[in-house]
Amino acid sequence: MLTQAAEDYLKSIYKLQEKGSKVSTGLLAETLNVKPASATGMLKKLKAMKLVCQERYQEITLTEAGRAVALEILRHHRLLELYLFKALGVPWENVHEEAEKLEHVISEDVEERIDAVLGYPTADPHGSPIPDKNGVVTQTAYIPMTTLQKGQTCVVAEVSDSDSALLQYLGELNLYPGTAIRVLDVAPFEGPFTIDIAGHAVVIGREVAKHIFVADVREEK
Amino acid sequence: MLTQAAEDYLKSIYKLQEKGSKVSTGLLAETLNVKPASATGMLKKLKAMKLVCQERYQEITLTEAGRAVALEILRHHRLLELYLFKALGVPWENVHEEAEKLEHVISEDVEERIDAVLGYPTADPHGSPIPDKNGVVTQTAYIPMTTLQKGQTCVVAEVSDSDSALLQYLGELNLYPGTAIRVLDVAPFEGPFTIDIAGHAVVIGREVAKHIFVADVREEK
DNA sequence: TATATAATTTAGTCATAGCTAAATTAATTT
DNA sequence: AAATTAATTTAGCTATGACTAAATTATATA
Repeated sequence: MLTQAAEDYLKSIYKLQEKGSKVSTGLLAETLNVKPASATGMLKKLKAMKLVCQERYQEITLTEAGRAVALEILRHHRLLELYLFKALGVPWENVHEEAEKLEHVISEDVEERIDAVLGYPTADPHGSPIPDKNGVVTQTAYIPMTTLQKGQTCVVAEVSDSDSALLQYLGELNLYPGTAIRVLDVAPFEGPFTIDIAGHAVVIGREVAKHIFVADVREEK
Repeated sequence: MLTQAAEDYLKSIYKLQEKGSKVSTGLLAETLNVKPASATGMLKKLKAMKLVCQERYQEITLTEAGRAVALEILRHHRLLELYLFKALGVPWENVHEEAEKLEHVISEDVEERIDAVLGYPTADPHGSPIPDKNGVVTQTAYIPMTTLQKGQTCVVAEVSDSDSALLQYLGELNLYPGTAIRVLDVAPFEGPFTIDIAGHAVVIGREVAKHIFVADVREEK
């Protein structure tokens, strides 16, 4: 069995390389709130276990086995997030932190029961895809909200889950994945968006909009 | 914050002394599947934290603070057992092991939500009392099944949760807390019990009966 | 009372996973 | 090409919580 720390390293490597980052020792250390020297130590162990590949001073990549572990943990994490949100009503800005602890101790049996109770979902509360039991992730390329034009309608598909204060704000606006919105106005010179959410006009700053991704974009009929 | 190991020691001390055992280093070590020397080491730390009292070579007791921690962990454990059983359908012979891992990572917020979903229950799936939020446990003295006489009816109140194979067997017989039974016969010379469970006659050995406790005993009308 | 046995404690070791400080390698400037 | 800066690695330290082996204390027996 892998340690919790090892699982966290693998998950972070996966998430960083999925985000398109060149995964370096320093970046990984920063992500995990650990000193680079500590990351070097763990990477050495993960390389010995054939879960990670890295040429001295070069980019870090996962082996097939490492990727499988990362996806399993990610599946635990996202299923737990959704379960906490839907079954227990935990505010979505808190589910990440809770799932972070639970993902390492949940059994496969309990996970399957959670999956079944939720009806075999494909996305977590932030819209991130949940890998299936075989480690297959269906990535969908959503559209950044920042590219929307006045008069377009769309549906919130995914929001970045890194900032819990931002999530709380979006939650208050009901900007959960699945919510339909309409762009009432886009202010010039990189200005804010005025959007309609269920009949209410709300002004969203560009910094916030950058963290929102949408789908089903169409011109207002 | 206490470590997981420290929490396990406190919980075990509480459970042993509740069972009426004189809690010694050796007994505690045996309970925790640890060598006596390791227990001595942890007890030293717990004494330094004023959670445990022990005169050299003497009996181990909990301080008020230590008892509070033990009861909080026990509350986590039993609420989780019941939740896994009722909300996720985990077989009751497995809930102990699952809860053993979860009890150390569950937040107070999630615990409260679980408590509410379950309707503020007072007993876990085996009938053991769940301490309340303030650490108050309502102990009920149930009657050992071994004292029952032919012709008596009663309701299963609690079963010992130490043996998962036994629990599985009792589950197959539907001998969960709350199940009404009637004693059809008690064989002489410390012999087995023949009981009626929902219309079916079942023979229960004395060794099994020792692990079952009942309430509402009355003579068959 | 002296001794054998059992229980407990002490002392020292190991693995995990973090840390700091120093050394090394790579990438940029000058 | 040499020197500076940045990134990475090595070396050695710390804490936790297990372990074994030896020493100590308590209890039971002869």
